[in-house]
Amino acid sequence: MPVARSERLLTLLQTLRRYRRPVTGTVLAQETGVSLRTLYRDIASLQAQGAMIEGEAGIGYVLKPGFMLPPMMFSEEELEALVLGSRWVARAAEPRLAGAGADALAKIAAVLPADMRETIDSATLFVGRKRQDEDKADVSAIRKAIRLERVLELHYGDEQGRISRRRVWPFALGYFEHVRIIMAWCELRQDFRHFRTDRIIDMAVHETRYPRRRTVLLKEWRETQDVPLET
Amino acid sequence: MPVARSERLLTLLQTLRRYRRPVTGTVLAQETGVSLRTLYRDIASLQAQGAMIEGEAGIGYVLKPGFMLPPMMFSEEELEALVLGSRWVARAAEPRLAGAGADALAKIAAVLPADMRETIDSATLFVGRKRQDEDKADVSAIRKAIRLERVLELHYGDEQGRISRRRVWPFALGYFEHVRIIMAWCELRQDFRHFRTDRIIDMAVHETRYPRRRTVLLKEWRETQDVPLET
DNA sequence: CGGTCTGCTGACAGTTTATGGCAGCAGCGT
DNA sequence: ACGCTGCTGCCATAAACTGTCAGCAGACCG
Repeated sequence: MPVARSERLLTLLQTLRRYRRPVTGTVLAQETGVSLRTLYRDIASLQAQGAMIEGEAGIGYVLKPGFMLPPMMFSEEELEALVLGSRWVARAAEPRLAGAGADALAKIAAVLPADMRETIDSATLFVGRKRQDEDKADVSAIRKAIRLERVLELHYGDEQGRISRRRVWPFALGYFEHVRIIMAWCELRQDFRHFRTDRIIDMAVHETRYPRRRTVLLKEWRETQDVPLET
Repeated sequence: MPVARSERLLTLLQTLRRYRRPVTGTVLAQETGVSLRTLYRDIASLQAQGAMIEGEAGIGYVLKPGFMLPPMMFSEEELEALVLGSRWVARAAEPRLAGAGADALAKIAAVLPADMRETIDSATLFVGRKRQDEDKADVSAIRKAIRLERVLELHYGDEQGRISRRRVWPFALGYFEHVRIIMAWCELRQDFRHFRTDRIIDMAVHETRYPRRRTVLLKEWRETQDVPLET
């Protein structure tokens, strides 16, 4: 079985991703248990396969954030689900994530055989209406703040038009038909509050991490809901 | 570069999928330009990687419908888009496709490194409400009918509760928040009509292919719409 | 500028792996 | 029973991968 090599390449990718700083080839060679010369060849292989690895002389290697999926088998319906889902994201999510959805779809379509591409690129499946509301806030930054459990400072206008400024602890982001809603703990009210992204006037992500785990906040928030939501 | 082998395996998969009938190993060996012995080893490799290939003595090989994606690089946001999309499908689509969406998500999650899995398995992203309407019709069969351009016979109750029976040419399926809608040419009315899947009382897919291309029908239908929809 | 660290490529020998041919067994259909 | 086919083991050969050595180029520092 030729599993040794491809497995080593995946290990190399993971190792590379563990470091945030540039890593020298020598270190990578040691960690993957291979000679320096072979490591250079492995890097070249990964780059040839599309991995976004950058190497600079005198610095080392950096892997752009992302992930390489190993070869995977999808059934026809799973493929349809991925395609339909990506199409929905491309329509309903904020522009940046929508673009990512379209890109992912294009990548998948590019490797599909022609007869199977017909299944997906025609409008056999399509989702309803296009998103219309514009976000003033950077939803990507919000997602990142949630992931890193950062305090968010919001300049927010509620449904009555009252404008407030508050610090919140965001722990989840809900995608609805037309709006995206941040679930957060509000420092001002000392309670859970939700905020529509399109009503955010201005915002800032703080460097400080909020003092609780977002998964715990989510769990507690769920218990306050009448209708339980599933993951 | 060790690209020869994996490329050959992908070629083998495509070749195998071209045939609908069982194919003998000898034929596959010739088409991939490899000895019979090696072909058996290649088949074993593919099966080890999860390909659903079935071989029977005296018959040949059959590939169950599906597709194997080669190794692919996704950016962090593309991954989020795939995850969010699959999650939406798992909620909003009909049970069968929803299950496929959940399966696809699980497959992707299974190969993600732990730190990246945190990005997706928590509820950082989630979609609004769960689908509630029940379809009496088999939506999978409808999608298949569209793909194969088959005549569909519908027993349908409209919004006024009037029940009709008609033959239609389905060419697209729209996924909206709560309902799925079939776009079709109605033989009875000699015009385009749309049908909510949850109002279908009974249906049958005919063996006969309808006389026009579904892409053409879709194009013509688009021109009749006030608000143009994109692909 | 020179020195050092690093990425990168070429060449070559040793090792590993893949391949092809051969033989044999088992299951399916006639 | 017979032919066809999938499947596995064995082994010699062919292909590849790997490590060592060498050299060149770019980045950073003093």
